[in-house]
Amino acid sequence: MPEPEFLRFLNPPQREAVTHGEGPLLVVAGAGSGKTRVLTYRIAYLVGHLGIAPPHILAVTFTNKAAGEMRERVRALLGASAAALWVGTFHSTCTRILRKEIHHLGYSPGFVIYDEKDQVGVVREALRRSGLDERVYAPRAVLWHIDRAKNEALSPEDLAARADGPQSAQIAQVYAAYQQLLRTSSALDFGDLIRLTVLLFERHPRVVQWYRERWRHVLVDEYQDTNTAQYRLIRLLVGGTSNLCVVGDEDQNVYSWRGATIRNILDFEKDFPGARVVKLEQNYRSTNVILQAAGAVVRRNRRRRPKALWTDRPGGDLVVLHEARDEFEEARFVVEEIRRLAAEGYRPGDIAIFYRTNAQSRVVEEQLLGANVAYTVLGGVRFYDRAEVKDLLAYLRVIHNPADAVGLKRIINSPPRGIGKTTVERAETLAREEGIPLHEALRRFSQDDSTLGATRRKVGDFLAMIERLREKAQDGLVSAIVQKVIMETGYVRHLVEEDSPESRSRGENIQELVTSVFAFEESTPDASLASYLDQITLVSDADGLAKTPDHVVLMTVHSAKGLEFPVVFMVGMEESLFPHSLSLDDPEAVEEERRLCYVGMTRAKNRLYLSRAGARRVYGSLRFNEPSRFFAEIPPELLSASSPFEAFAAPKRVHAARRTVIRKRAGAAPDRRGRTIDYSYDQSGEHDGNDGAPEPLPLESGMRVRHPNLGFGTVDRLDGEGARARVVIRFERAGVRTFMLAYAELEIV
DNA sequence: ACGCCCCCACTTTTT
DNA sequence: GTGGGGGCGT
Repeated sequence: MPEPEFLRFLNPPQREAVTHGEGPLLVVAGAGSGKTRVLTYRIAYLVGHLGIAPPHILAVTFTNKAAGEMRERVRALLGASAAALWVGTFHSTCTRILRKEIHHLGYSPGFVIYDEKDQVGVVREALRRSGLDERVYAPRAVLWHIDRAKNEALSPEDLAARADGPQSAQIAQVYAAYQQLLRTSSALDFGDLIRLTVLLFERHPRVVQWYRERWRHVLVDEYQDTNTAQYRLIRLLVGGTSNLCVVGDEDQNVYSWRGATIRNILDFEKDFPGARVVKLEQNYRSTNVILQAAGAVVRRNRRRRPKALWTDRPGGDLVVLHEARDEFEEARFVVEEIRRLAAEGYRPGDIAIFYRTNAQSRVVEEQLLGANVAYTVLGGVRFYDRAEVKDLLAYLRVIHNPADAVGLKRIINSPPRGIGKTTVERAETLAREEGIPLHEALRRFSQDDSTLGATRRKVGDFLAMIERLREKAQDGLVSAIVQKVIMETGYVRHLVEEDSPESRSRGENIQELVTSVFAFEESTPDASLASYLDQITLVSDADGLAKTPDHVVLMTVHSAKGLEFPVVFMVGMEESLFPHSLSLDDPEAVEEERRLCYVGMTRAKNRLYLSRAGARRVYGSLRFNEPSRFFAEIPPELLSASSPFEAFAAPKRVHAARRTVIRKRAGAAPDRRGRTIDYSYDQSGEHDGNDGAPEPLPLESGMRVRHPNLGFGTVDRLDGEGARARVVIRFERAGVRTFMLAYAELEIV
């Protein structure tokens, strides 16, 4: 067969990867080196040249966006036959497998998928059942341990066997109780989707055999982000043939907190003997300046293979460094630059603004709004996280799977129908004692004479309503079911009766949900309640973002991975923000921050701006962060400073600062959320509202103090005298100094 | 059972 | 600066 025409568009290493035949293949793909092109062309090559039928190919990605893009690009190469190809995320792929096979593990195929918030609720209940105090075992911390175990495909028993003390044994026990709860609820969490698929394949050789025969070639994108469970899954899937092609770049591993381990990519040749390794080092995206700057940063890391990324785009504009007084001026600078760029011919859609944490988007948004620049924010507060949306979705979940205890608890009294905490608690106790799902316990209440008449009736009515909806859902469209739910539950009626600005906005969100259901039905041929529920839990808001050429895009650096923009702004380049304060103590974590910085920088094609604010408000108190260490790692000749570097290195003057106590005061104006608070200054911390002059602050420079958020620090100086003095506190962590104005209550130690 | 209010923890990143 | 959970009073 003649070589396909499209190979002409590839450079030699790309071509080598694309035309590799059987056996393991690792493609080390530097940023912007055309890895998606290699993956898609390779699929086209397998199909068109090696005669592999599309159903025999599995391509796995991490995000739905990446999956969608790959499917699109393969379709462009192969046409209609591409439809038979299975391209999906790890989680969606496992969901589809489990929907078919999970009965082998004794679960119901109608399982629901719990998100992180649902998980916290389950951990709470598991703690209660284990007789542990939430205040000692923080639910989120326990969940972190459970998730970590799941990322390594460890069962509760495995974790118990590894326990090295009473506390870890307790956690293993909570994990067991947690798992029990999930099972009675017919629910799986994200970690289970992978872990149980691994378990299924390990325990049922005939099942895994079926999938091995089905998928004779497996391709994995972003291999550096795989965790141990995913690694084991891949091994099981490819079996002895090892027709496996993985693409990745250890410099872009930014998900180790989710269990991703660089080990998988670094040890690929050991894991899959005889593997061919191809390095893609030519970057087609960025100017040489940007590439050099980003490379200089990531080069500081120890755990990586040396790389020589190069581009034939010489020179380029210098990386712009901007030091602003505070976050407002920083945002204003960005907006002004965007305007200037417009004059140069850049469109808003060419421009992206990255930040480390979602909370940072707000200031930028305000400035963009003020300047009338259209923008889109990716991620952040998710639509599906809104209370009213979650309520309606919980109805759908319970209709689909009545055993779903988390969903049931959520909706049982929403809108209020007179079923209170006591009743739910009693039902939970009964459920635990009898080992039955919560809805079974409730059913007994509704039938049991020992239950109070009124409660019996209310619970009975509620269950009957769910049952009615369930019947209607059997053969209805999802949109019809949603509308039935809205009608039958009186959810919207309740909001209308409330008639507050808040309830109106909730009504709008519900309307939006209904609209999104219609959109889902239009775009999905086999739309069903189950597939809709899977979709919304497995798809993030960012995935659904339509391309909007006239909008500037705002997102975290994490969600920027895999994207590219002609112009990139990275804001908040400050110590303890980027690298983040939670990473400072751990050198490995700092290396991850550095990789994240590298990922952000290499998204830029033509222009890159890095900025920081000398002062910034964090949780309501003012902080002065030093410039990010990543600044200093960029060779100066690649930089153009748009403001004097020293100007804001340390606070010269600070504005207001006293010991602050927040108290409610009658008659104060309500805030946006309807709360009446009044900021009153009082150094005693006891009481305000008196008319006498406040006493002088009992502070001197050099004194050790404790701040509720930042921990121990030292009084750097006091500006001014008496109670009007401004107090600057210096905090130090892992060699990083943070200054802040003492706004919160300080304790002298 | 309900609603108001206080207090706390949260915010690093997401399938 | 914000959302949620728990406590308290009705």
